[in-house]
Amino acid sequence: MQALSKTTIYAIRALIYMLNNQQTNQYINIRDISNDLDISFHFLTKILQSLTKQGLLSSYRGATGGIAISKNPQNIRLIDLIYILEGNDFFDKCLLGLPGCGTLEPCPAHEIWSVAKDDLKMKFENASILDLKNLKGRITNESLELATA
Amino acid sequence: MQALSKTTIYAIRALIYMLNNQQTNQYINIRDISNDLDISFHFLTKILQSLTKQGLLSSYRGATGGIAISKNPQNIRLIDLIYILEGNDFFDKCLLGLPGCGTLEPCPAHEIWSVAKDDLKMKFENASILDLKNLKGRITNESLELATA
DNA sequence: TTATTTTAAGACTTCAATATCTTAAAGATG
DNA sequence: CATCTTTAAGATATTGAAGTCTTAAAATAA
Repeated sequence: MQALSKTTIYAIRALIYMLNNQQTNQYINIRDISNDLDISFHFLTKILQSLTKQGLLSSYRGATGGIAISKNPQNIRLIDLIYILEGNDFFDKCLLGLPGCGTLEPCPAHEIWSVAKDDLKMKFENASILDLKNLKGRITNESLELATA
Repeated sequence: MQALSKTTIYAIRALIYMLNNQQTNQYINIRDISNDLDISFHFLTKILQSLTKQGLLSSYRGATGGIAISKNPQNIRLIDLIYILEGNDFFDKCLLGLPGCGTLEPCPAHEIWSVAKDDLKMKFENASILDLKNLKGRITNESLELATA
C-alpha cells in the first residue's frame, strides 16, 4: 500500500537528512541531499521550494547557498507535510472513491474506513520529523537484502 | 488517501452490486453493472475476468450470458480481493518506499507504519463482501451533495 | 566586471494506471 | 446455416505523477 506520494516521501526523507546533517545556522546544499538520498535533484528542489513557501524552510542562493530548516522541527509533524503536499482533503477520501461519502450517504465501508483513517491521522499528528530523526532509522535506499519490498 | 486502485474499487462495488441483484443461478450482464455503476465497460470486464480466473466468479458467453458469483460471498473478503488485484505485497510496503525496510533495517517510521498496517489488515480480513452488502451503503456515484470529497 | 555557483521556475519527457477501441470466440436464436 | 449477443482478449489512447532538461535570478568570488 502506497499511502504517500513520492513528493511527500522525498520531503520527509530530506528533512530527516537535514536534521542529521545540519550545523548551527548552516545552509545545506540540495545537490548533496539529492545525491545522498538518490533523489532527482530538480524534482527534490521543487518539493523543497513548496516547503520554503510554506515557511518550513529558508533558502539562500549563490555559491554558499542552500536551504535550512526554519521552523522548530518538533512542530513539523507528518500530518503537516501531508496537508501541504497531498492536500487538506487527504483524510476525507472514501475507500471506494465515491463523491460525497459521509455520515449522510455512507458507502458500505464508510464506518470501517473512517475508524482506520482516524487512527492513522492520530499517528501522523503525533509524529514530528524530530521524533523520526531520534528514532535513527534508515532513510537511504541502501539495503543488505537482495529482494526488495 | 487513495488506499486502493480503481481496479480493486470497481471489483468491490461490482461484487456488492451482484449480491444486491443476483437471482438464484442467474447470470448478470456486465453491461448492466457498468451502466448502473458508471464504470467503463471494457475496463470492468477485464477486472472481472481476473476474478473469474481466480475462481471467484463464473462466466458464460452468448445471448443469455453474463457472470455469477461462484464462491460463498462470506468467504470473499476485502483482503482476498486486495491480494488478487493489488498483489500479495500490498501490506509489505515501507511508508517511505525504501527497499528492504523491515525489523533488521527499519526506516524511522517502520514501527508506526507496521502497527497501522496490521490494524488495517485485520479490518480487511474481517470484512467480506456479504458483510458490506448487509451494511446497505451506497455504491453508486449519485450524491445529494454538490461538493465532492 | 566577469565568471561561477546555487536556488527558482518553466518546459518537456517518461511511465504506469486508467480508459477506449477493435477483433475473436462462445453461445443463442431464427 | 446466418445473425445477433455476450464475454475474452489484444491494441491503442489518455491522464496525472514522476522525472529530466533548460533558462532565469540571486549571491559569491576571481
